[in-house]
Amino acid sequence: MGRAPCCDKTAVKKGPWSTEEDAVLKSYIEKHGTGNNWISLPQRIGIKRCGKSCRLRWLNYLRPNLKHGGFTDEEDYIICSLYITIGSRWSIIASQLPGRTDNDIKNYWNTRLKKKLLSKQGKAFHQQLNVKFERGTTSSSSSQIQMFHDENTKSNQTLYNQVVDPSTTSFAMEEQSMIKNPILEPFYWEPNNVLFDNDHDAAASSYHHHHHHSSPSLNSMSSSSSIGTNSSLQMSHYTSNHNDHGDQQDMFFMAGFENFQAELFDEIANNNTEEIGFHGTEMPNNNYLDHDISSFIDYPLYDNE
DNA sequence: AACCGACTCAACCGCCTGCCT
DNA sequence: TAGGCAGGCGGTTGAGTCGGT
Repeated sequence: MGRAPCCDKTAVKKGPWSTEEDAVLKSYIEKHGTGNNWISLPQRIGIKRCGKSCRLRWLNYLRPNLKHGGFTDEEDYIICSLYITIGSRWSIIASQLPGRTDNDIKNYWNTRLKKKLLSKQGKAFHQQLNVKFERGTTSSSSSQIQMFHDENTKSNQTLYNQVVDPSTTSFAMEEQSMIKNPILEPFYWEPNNVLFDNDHDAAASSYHHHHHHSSPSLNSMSSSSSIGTNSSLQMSHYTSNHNDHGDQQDMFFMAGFENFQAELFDEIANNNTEEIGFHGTEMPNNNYLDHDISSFIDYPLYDNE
């Protein structure tokens, strides 16, 4: 049983690419293209690599106009906004960031940006809420977080405004619209078909039928434990009474944002804070929920230091 | 200088989907 | 219509690097 491998794994080289291999692959593709067949490409150019490996090397490293590292605040902003909205669909997010690869963005999110957000949210959570919690079991933490959530809608709105309101950032209007249009439109223009059903499988299935050129993996998304991966599915709770596209867009984003934020808090409440960047902060490891905390107010997404 | 843990990121793995026959 | 194949994708891994002790 099991799936047949795409190539003879014993006959191909694995691991880091040499400069010679890079040169051969790059030069061939620049002259001849991929020939629409990655699997046979290694044979054609005489390197002992899996076709998929060639494809990845080209897409993530060799192709022209790629940027590596040094993500700007604007790029952070786009990544966060889209992640909140559509979850870990890295290829779609990458398509909004010229020169960036899905792999780069995924790595950046997992290693830095998520921690950055968690850290900020955690600090704000600690400093600015006035709901006094007794630290309970792990299972009760979520309901405590939910309590906090229910009582702080206004505060959520403040944070939401920071994310979606261009006037609060240096982000240009046209770039804002770049975020909103291509990705979100399907959800607005087909409201009767997409994500209006609380049955998540049906919603996901509907998404597949109508948007198969986007990411194919909403089903796997919904079973993932990653932060925010169910965000899009939350739309069903918010859009039913909104016919105006702008309202739907905002409510959709808001729903995703709230879900994202809830999961951030959940991580903060349940995880070892050492893991998420609270080193040296004022947050105690074991009893931080016992502190007086005021309402969750304005808190910048970025360090501009 | 040596050790060690944390971090980064290139690369791999395996699943899903669409296309072709 | 079913099955096989290749492309595309997201999750994960592990070697290399960095920074602290």
